[in-house]
Amino acid sequence: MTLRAVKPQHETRTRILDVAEELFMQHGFEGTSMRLLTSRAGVNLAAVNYHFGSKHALIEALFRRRLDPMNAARIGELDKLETELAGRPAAPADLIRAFISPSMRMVEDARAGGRNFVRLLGRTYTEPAKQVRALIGQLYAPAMERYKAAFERALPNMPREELVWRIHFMFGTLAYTLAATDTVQLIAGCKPEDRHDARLLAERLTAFLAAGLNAPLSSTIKKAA
Amino acid sequence: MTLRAVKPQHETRTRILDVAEELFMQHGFEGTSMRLLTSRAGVNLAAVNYHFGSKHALIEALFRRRLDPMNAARIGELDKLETELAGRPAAPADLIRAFISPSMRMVEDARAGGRNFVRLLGRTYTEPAKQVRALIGQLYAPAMERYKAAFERALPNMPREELVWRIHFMFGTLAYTLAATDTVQLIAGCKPEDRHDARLLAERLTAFLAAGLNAPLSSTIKKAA
DNA sequence: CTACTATTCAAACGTTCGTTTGAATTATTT
DNA sequence: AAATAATTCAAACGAACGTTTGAATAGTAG
Repeated sequence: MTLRAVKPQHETRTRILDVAEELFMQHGFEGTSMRLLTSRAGVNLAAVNYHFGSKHALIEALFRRRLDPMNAARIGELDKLETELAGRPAAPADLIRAFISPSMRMVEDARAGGRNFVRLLGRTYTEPAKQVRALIGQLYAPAMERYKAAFERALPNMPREELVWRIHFMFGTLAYTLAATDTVQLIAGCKPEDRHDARLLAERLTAFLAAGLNAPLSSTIKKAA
Repeated sequence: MTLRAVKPQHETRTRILDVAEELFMQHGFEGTSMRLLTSRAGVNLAAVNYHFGSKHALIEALFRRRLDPMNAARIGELDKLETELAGRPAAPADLIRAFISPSMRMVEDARAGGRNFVRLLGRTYTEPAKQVRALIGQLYAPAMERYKAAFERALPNMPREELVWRIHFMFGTLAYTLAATDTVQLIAGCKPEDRHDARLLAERLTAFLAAGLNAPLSSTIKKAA
């Protein structure tokens, strides 16, 4: 029985998507050629255009494949939390944990190429190409709305504008942390086993972000409000 | 007197660098062609290779032009602060302010193209191309070392490893905030005048980051230490 | 003015890009 | 087994890429 014999129906699509995640993460969208991509995936050069239509459509399919379930999981975590609380307001730290846990689960799943995608996603937040950023924003919107409302209920005394900024800071830290886990080495050599312990990283992040969210308002900001 | 008559000696170099900052920020390094760049700058296609040698050398010159003085200013702010304190430990918030103030001054300086560079810099932290990341890391290293030591003195009771991570989070938030100030609109429509008030943004950031740095250690992390 | 250097210019270099094509092959259906 | 649809393949397409070239121009020094 050859490898080919057990090849599932749409393995070509899947192989392209998996390799694309890895290469786009390593070299960026424009830095990854179709020739490199298809040869790494072991498929014909024309396969991407046949199965997806174009390079940009491949990028779109790549994000949809992971982001749709990831954001559904985020909303699911929030539903679970709110059911448990039965009307009581959530603690900010619990909201943060609920939000980042799907990412962390994806990072931990070494079998699938989830880690590649999570790092790619972090990079794409600051992607220059507007089409890609717009797609991400659109795919994120439903989960974003739910969490924004939840944070507003959790922190009822914080001025709305300040809260918006703090949520923005929070997403920034999350995106950067996932995208650039290797950059931490620039600050200090740190044990690689720690770097890859997603649960410990999630705890560090949650502690940092929850404190930031709850920070006292500076006098300058109070005056501006 | 034509415009050309008052053209300084090396205006071509400067014009190329200024336009490159803007276009690289908008379209990325690979997404910006030499033909677009030189035509926008009003110089000949061959000018970049004549004055800089290659596209990559232009990128390097671009970062050196801004990063060297910016990091010198960062170290200067730290020197000033430590002189004032005369041996007493600094407050984390003051260290944060000292670190981000040169960025903010650059953002506020609308005359020069500093804002373009600051946003480009934020993007480049997560730039796939390793050569560029390595250059940034190298140019940052001296200021980074000084600030890391200062934070260690300011927070003597925090485990080193936890502190390294929190500094990492801090740089992430800073980079993302500078790179993606428009992304905050995805969370909530916010007044553009606010978005561009660098001083208010700096205060918001400082409050958020100082609280995050000082966050209590979670029980999970204490056990790991 | 002359000789020399520095810069600008239009044109072309070879390479690589994303995409298309039409035939060959494989899979599915009748 | 024949017919039809789906997929793969090698080859080529035109366009755009970064870079190079050698002549033309501008600026400077003797």
